[in-house]
Amino acid sequence: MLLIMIDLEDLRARPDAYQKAAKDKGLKIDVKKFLKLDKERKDLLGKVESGRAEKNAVSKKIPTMKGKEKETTLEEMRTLSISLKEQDAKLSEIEEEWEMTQLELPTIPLDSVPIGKDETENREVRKWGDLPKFNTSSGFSASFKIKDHVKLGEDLDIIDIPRGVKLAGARSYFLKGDGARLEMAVLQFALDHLYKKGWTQFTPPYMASWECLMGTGFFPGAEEQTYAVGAEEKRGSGVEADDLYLIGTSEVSVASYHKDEVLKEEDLPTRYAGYSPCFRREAGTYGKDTKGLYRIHQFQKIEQVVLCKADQEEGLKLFEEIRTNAEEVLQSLNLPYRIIDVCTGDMGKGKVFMQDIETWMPSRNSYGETHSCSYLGDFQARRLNIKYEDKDGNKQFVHTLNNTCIASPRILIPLLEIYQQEDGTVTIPDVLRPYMGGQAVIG
RNA sequence: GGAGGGAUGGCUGAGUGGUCGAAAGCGCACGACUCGAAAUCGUGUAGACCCCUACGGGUCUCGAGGGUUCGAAUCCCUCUCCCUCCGCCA
Repeated sequence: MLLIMIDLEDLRARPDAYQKAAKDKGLKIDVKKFLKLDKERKDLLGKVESGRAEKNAVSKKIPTMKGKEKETTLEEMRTLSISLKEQDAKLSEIEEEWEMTQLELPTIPLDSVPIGKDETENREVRKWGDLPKFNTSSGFSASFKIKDHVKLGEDLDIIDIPRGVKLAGARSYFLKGDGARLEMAVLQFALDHLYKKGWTQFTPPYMASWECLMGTGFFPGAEEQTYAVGAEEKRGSGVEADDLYLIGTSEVSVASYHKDEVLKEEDLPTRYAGYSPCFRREAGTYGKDTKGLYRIHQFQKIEQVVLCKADQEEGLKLFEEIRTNAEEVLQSLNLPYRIIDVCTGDMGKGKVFMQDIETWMPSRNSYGETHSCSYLGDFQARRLNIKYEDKDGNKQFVHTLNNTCIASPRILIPLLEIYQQEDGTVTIPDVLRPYMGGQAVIG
C-alpha cells in the first residue's frame, strides 16, 4: 500500500514554502532533493506501467494462439517478465526512500507563529490570575515556611516517591490516600466540565499500533520516547512493525478512532474527550526536572481531540474553544497561568499552530507547562486517512486539533503548593470537594 | 491453552488459472411513470496513483507480504485479524 502523507501537488507547486517551513522548524529536509526523487519515481513508474500494460495485453491474447506463434510469444514474455521484475525492484527502492522522506516533511505554520529555534523563543501572549501572596521574586519567603509538593506529599503521606522508585525505578511514584483521591477528583472534574459542554468521553486502548503512532505524527521521531510491547517478537515480512506501543497520550488512540473512514460533514466537528494513563520513557532527559512529579514515566490525562472540516477559519475557532475549555478548568481551580505562542522550532513538524498553557508552580518559581494546544491542519488526517464528504460530494481530509484538558499528577504541583496552609494542611478547592465526598482539607 | 471455520465492492453473497475490478440481491444516485408519493421500470454506483486542456486511457488493489505462471480472487508459503466450541479467568 502506497503511502501519500502530504499534498504532493501543493509541494510541487510551492516547494520554497515547504523548504522555509522546514528551516523554521529546524528540520534537516532537502525539498529539492525530494522533488528530484519524486520526478525519478514518476518517470520510472511510467515505464513500469507501460511495460505492465504491454504484458497484460499480450497475456490476454495467448489463449487464442497456437503452435509456433504461441511458443515464441511465451518465450518473449518470459524475458519481458524478468526485465519488469528488475525495474519493479528499482521502483520499490525509490518508493521506499520517497515514502520515508514524506514522513519527515513539515506542514507550513501560520504567519502569526513566531520564528525561533527552540523553547527560549516562545512568546508569552497573556497571563491570568494573581500569583499566590506567599510567593516573591526570590521564591519562597512568606510569613510561614512554604513547602514544595514533594515535602507536602511526604508530610501529608499522600505522595510516596521513594517507594515508587523502589518498585519501578527513577521517575516513578505512588499517590496515596487523599493524594490518589485528589487526582481522581481533578480528573473527574475536568471530564464533567467537558461532558456538560456535550463532549463525548472515551476510554481508549492504552496500547496502539505502529500505524497509529505514525498516523498521529509521533513516528518517526518519538520512538525513543515510547514504550514498546512485544518488540522482540518480529513476525511476518511486512514493512510495518506489528508491535504495540504504550500511548504517551490518548490523542494517539482517539485521533485514530476514525482511521480509514469517510465521515459525513454534518458529523463534524467531533468533540472527543479521551481519558488515559500516558507512558513516556523520557529518554535523554537525565538530570532534567528530576525532582518531584514534574517529569515522570506515567501519568493520567484528559485530552480533547477534535476533527473538523478542512477550513482554517473553523479550525482556529475550534482551537480557541479547546484552549478556553482548559482555561476554564484552571480558572475554576483558581490556578494562575499564562498562554504561550510556541515558536516554529519548538512546535513539531506537523503543527500549524500551537500554544502551551503554563501554570504557576511556586516550587519552580515559574510557570510550568501543563497543557499543549495544537492545530495540525490535515497532517494527521492524511497519515491516518480520515476524510469527510462535503455537501458537493467531494471527499476531503479532515483537520485535527487537540489540547490537554487536565494532566495529573503534574497539575497537583500547583494545586498542592498554592493551596497549602501555614499549619501544613492543604485546602481542597471548592469545585473539587463534591468529588471528594465534601472533604475540604487534606491534613 | 486445545479443536475447527472464515476474510471478496457501502452491505449480503457468488466466484477453484485467462472471457473477473469481479454475478446476483440489497442500499444509494439520477431518470421515467405519478397531482405527489409508494410500487414498478431504466441507467449509473469502489479506491489510490500515473498520462491527458478535455474526451479518454493506463497501472495497482478481492485481509497483508512473498512465491509459482505468459497470465492469480482462484495454486503454494508466511503473517495478521475475525468467528464457533472446549478449557481457564478479572
